[in-house]
Amino acid sequence: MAPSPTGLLHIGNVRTALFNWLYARHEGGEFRLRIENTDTSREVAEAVDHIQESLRWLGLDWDGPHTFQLDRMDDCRRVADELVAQGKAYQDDGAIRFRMPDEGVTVWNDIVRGPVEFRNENLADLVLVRSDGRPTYNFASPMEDVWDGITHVIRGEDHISNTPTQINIIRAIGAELPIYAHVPNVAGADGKKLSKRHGAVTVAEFRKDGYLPEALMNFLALLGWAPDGETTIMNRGELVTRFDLTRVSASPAQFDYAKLDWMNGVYLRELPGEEFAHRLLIWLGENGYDWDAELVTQAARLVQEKIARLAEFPGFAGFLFGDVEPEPADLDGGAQILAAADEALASLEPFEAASIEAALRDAADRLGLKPRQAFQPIRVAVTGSKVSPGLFESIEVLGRETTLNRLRAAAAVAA
RNA sequence: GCCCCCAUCGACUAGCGGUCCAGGUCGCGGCCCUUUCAAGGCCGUAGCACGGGUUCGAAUCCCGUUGGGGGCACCA
Repeated sequence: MAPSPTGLLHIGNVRTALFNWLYARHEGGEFRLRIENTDTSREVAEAVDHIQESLRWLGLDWDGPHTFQLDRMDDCRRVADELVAQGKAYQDDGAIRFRMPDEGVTVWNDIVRGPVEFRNENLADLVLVRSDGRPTYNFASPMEDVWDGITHVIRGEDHISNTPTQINIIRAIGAELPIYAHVPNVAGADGKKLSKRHGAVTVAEFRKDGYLPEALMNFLALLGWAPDGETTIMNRGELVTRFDLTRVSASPAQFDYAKLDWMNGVYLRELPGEEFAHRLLIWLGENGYDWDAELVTQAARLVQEKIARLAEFPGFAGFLFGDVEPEPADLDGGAQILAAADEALASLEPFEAASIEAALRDAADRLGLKPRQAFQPIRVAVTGSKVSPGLFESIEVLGRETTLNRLRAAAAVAA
């Protein structure tokens, strides 16, 4: 993986990185991280740390230390000088340009696209070294591939037109060519390049939105690849064992946020209860919520089946952690049932979901109310919302005192 | 403008010449379940871009058209 340190890690780059990682892990090879920082003017100070932090969170571990392209500046210059000496490159306004062949074709057998061919007459003489002495990306990149013994270059299709140029450089220095695989781009719902206006695009944003890295990996793996026509849910291990680069599609895929949400929900629900609570705690901590861990753990089990992203937790369970302000209109004139509920729960023992349910159903019966009519005002009174986790479990966790207070406060407004 | 790539339901895809009047998943619609919302179960909706070939036979192979995307920097 060879990101340039210009900002946060983009999800499209993550998809390409994932294919590299899956291929390397499947084949027992190495996955390398190279920071392509030859354009110092665009470099952002924090970017390298952000990129590594994001990769770690995603579980995309790389082999060996990460390298910086700029560290090979001197080596690149030396090669450029040799090429000039050999007549394969020439001085031009203080820069050094590579002399591309102007007849014939440059062809390579791309793993995902098959043979790709460019006429050499269409290849421009590439600037190898800028007039300020820094090598350019299209020179440094193939050189590093050679020096690092890169066997497979798996990158986005936006690099297709760079490939013939890079191949000619590698040939000129007499080194062996790597195998190339150009994977399709990831687009937004409009078919255009995935960007901010489509939704979350950086790893940091997906993390903040409460997606699980394993769900994100599963979803991304399916953008341009499928093991068969049936399987959609695959954990990391399954992805590694089943991944096959030759099955990667050549056509671009659109990023479907709705499907990601569904898949994240699947992963959330599959988590063991304690693990789900643990993930919630971590997410809450990362996002500035200082909520009681014990209460979060109790609340977790009430919402696990109901949310698709961790970020939905505060909206669903917030009533357990702070005061509520029910809309009087939502109480739906339920003064009677609220009073009845108050009475039914005031000295109920034990104060548990099952007994609470029995008591409230009994109260509803006596008022001749259908469950739906009776429980909705109580729900609004107690949780402050028309949508909530299971009412009886919620009341149990909330506790008698708070429940009764909210019931009374609401009864006063409803009347 | 030039170069390159791509083309199956709205989306992600399976399909690699007959087993496809095209299968799975998301979404969407309906029904069931139900204390709300979800989840779950069942049913349904919807597609091989178009035109020529090749072949006994094409979603699958070839050519063209159209459409979409990417690239044309002393950016990466």
